[in-house]
Amino acid sequence: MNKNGEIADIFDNIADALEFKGENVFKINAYRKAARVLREFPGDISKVKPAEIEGIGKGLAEKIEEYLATGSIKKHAEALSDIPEGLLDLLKIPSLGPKTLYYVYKELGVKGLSELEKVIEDGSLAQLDGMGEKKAENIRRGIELYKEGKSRIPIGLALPVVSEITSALKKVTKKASPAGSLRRMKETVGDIDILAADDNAEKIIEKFVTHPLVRSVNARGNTKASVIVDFHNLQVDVRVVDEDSWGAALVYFTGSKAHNVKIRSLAKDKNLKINEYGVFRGEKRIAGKTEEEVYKTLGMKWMPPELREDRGEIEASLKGNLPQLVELKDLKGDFHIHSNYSDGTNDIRTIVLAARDLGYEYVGICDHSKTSRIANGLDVNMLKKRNAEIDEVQEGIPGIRILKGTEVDILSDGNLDYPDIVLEQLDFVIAAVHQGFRKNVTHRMKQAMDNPLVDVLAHPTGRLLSGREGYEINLEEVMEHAAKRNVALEINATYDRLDLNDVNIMTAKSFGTVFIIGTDAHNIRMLRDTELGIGMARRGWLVRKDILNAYTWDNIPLRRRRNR
DNA sequence: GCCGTTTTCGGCCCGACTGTTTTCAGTCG
Repeated sequence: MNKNGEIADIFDNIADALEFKGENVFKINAYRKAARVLREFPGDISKVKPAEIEGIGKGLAEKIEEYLATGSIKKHAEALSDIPEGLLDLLKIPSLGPKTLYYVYKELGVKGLSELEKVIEDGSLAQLDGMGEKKAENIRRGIELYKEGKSRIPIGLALPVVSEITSALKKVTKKASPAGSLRRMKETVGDIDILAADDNAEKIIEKFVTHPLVRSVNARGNTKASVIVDFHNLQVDVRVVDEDSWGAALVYFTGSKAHNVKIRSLAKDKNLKINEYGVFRGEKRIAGKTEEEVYKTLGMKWMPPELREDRGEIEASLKGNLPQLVELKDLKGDFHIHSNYSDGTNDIRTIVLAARDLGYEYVGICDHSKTSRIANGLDVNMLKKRNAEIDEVQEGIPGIRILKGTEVDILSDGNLDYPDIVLEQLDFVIAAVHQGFRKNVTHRMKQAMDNPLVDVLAHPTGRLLSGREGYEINLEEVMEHAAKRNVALEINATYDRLDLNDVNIMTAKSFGTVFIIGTDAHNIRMLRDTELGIGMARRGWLVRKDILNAYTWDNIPLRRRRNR
């Protein structure tokens, strides 16, 4: 893979060091911004001129080039030289910021976690000027959370919880909505933001902090409260504004931070001020009730939350060029569903009925091939038997077309797990790597795509959000080859995969590939994970025509049809 | 450290809550 992420990490690390030393905050922000831009850059940074990217100027471009040439950055070593190793990791502790960390380092000689715990235990931290018992206690609780590994969780896990809390709030107020990265459909979420609008903030805060899922209350003010819920130690914040501020607050709390910074700065150019209460000219509020109104004061159209990452959406909106993003209702079918013939839990009939209930025009049954023993992969005879059952079920169920498919293994030698004569009998073929993650994967995938019977490449990176790194692969080479061979890349919608993700999608689209959204469902409940796949697609700026299963069956430009 | 048709110097988004303070700094988002 490219070095974008490695350099981004170094820039963040330098930012931490500068922050610790109390350097100019704008310089620190410049490093942070560059780190973000690098992480989200849809391409290989070594193949472009970094200084031409917004947010990266002459100085940082030189550092990027230094890293690409030498594998390190002098400024990095320099920034860290007088800081004990590992000390900056403590910045991840909630309620412990750079000022306090520096303070305890200078005054008490704290150089690591154990020493920090010691000065809290023996009371010496609390005795410092400006500190006190409560601050010490907050940091102690922060350390607990830090140790529990409070980290971002996949959005698919957070959504049901958030929706339950939001529903509860809606019982006492008309307007309540998730905001933050969850509303933007980011693949993982950290803290959860929920916004509500009402004249009586107190009753909403009360409803919130007494919700059965709440384990502890971190903060509770007049318009804002913060709790930890009994689910992955998730922190949930609720903020209440009055109804006239609903739109402005929704924009503000949806973010992203980078998006907000840019629109506020645009507002400033127009002598306006934007905050969570509205858009102001002097003292006078000129907008704020709806999001549309807020954007309009800046000469922009409303934009979908999934785009709000400062990746060009503001410029596009100003020019009136926002894409018409694909929507959930555009999907006409799902290709990637496992039945109980392999490792799915439901039988074909149940799956087909569920798909028809979702309003699908077609549904693809897609079981594992024989080498995936652990997933009960089908040998050729079982595949025949399954296909016969599909025909039988089809006769009894009108109104939806059942497609015969397979998720065929790309074997370690690059061959497919079924011979062509078997693949030819199917309506579509999805090829996937399930073994040999470090073994020549780029070449094997390309070889698989050279077979004209392969329509789709499944979960192209192989990563899992729960921690698995994924294939050792040159992703861009694979994407380019997919575009050349007319093979669709999957946006796998399983909550732990989301593979491709938003940044990958943008890169792939730049090569000209098409996509399918596949749930990889192993039970009918998972059919609804299309919501997550659509979220990724929208974050990747995809429109309806980019996604094959947004076409009707008669018009779908599946590879085998285009090749005919 | 970045950026620019009001600027190549002097700006850089804005506010709530907490805990420690007699008016504010730190953290967070």
